[in-house]
Amino acid sequence: MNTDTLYTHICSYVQISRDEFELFFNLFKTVHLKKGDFHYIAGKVPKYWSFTVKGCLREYWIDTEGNEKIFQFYEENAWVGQIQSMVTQKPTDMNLQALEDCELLCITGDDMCNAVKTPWIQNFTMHKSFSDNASIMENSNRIKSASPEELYLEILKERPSLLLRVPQHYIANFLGIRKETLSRVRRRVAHL
Amino acid sequence: MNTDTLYTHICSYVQISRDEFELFFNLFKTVHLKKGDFHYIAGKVPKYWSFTVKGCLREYWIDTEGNEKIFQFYEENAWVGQIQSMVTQKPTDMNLQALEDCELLCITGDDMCNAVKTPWIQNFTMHKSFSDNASIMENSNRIKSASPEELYLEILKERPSLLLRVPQHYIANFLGIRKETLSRVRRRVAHL
DNA sequence: ATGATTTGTTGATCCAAGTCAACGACATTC
DNA sequence: GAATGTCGTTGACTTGGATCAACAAATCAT
Repeated sequence: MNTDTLYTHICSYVQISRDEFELFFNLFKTVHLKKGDFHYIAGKVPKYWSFTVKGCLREYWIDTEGNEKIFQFYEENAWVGQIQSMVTQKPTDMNLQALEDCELLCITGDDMCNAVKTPWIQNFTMHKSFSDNASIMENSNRIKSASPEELYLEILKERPSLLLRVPQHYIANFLGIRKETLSRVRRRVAHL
Repeated sequence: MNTDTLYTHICSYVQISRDEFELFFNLFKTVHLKKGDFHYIAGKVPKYWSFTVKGCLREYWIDTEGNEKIFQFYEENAWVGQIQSMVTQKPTDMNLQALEDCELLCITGDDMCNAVKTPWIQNFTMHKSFSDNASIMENSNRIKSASPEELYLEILKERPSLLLRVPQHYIANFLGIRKETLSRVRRRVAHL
């Protein structure tokens, strides 16, 4: 596995030397998931905080009526994990499932809790958390205000790769619309 | 102003002594807002990160069609501010407006950036950011899945005080429904 | 290959919420 | 206290997306 990707990724948040990075990197282990496997499930505290090296995953929860609701998709170079749950030791209500065979770099909750004592790691974590925050907010806003067609055009523009690798009914679920509706929206959009 | 509230609030995230707190507290200044005043507006970088001592505020953005969309209400003991915007110096797209006369404790972006060099403050900020994250996620999930009636019952249960101090059409806006719909939902719920 | 399962499309119908409009109850201002 | 503005309610009508159902196409398992 090429460590450059993760190093570059972290450097986009904080300036660190290769040596500092290596110390942190040594805490990670590689985990392989088969398509359909779960990395964590609702009702438990996730073991790891993980960086997606290869593959695609969906994170979803089950609503009060028992329906799956997809919260997010993750592709290469995305971090996955329920930090809040790991820190507080309260079970998460999210499930993370591989949509393809995946390769993840994983660090345990305990190791991470120790690692954040290192100033640059705490700094990285904090800044990453700020930016996650901002993007969840944006996403939440978008979904609140947009029509199905706007949502589809948005995802088509922002995350075109998703549409190529994720089954359409999952996309529809993520956008909060029915698969039939997405199908019709796609037809309409294609005819423009 | 009684400093106990803020001290207690911070202690719910990190254990610190009164003296450590006082050092941090000295960086804050009190700001009074009149009903209708803006604390920050879209297109600029907010000056402050602020703790609500007294009053109620709404945070909203303007969507592509020019409609106000309320993202959140803040009451006593809530933190308000666009940290990500202050850290990156990119303008926010949120507006924060006082719905009543308000009293806020404010710290400037610069002072905050310095303050996070203090370990406990960085730690506090990080943990707070984690928990914000979790609650934004939860809120986003709820709105994505619930019917108007469920949304209303939820807010009635979780934040009853809001319904007493915030005009109903703002509540409707926040829930992503029309004021007429909220009015009908309320009547229906009341008749049960 | 063959049958089973998953995935995506299309049509018909229904309904919850949006839209438009009118009105009454208050508050605020001059 | 008349005038103006804000706020909430109600009614009539419209509509976008959900729902139900059938089917076609692609994928998977054995």
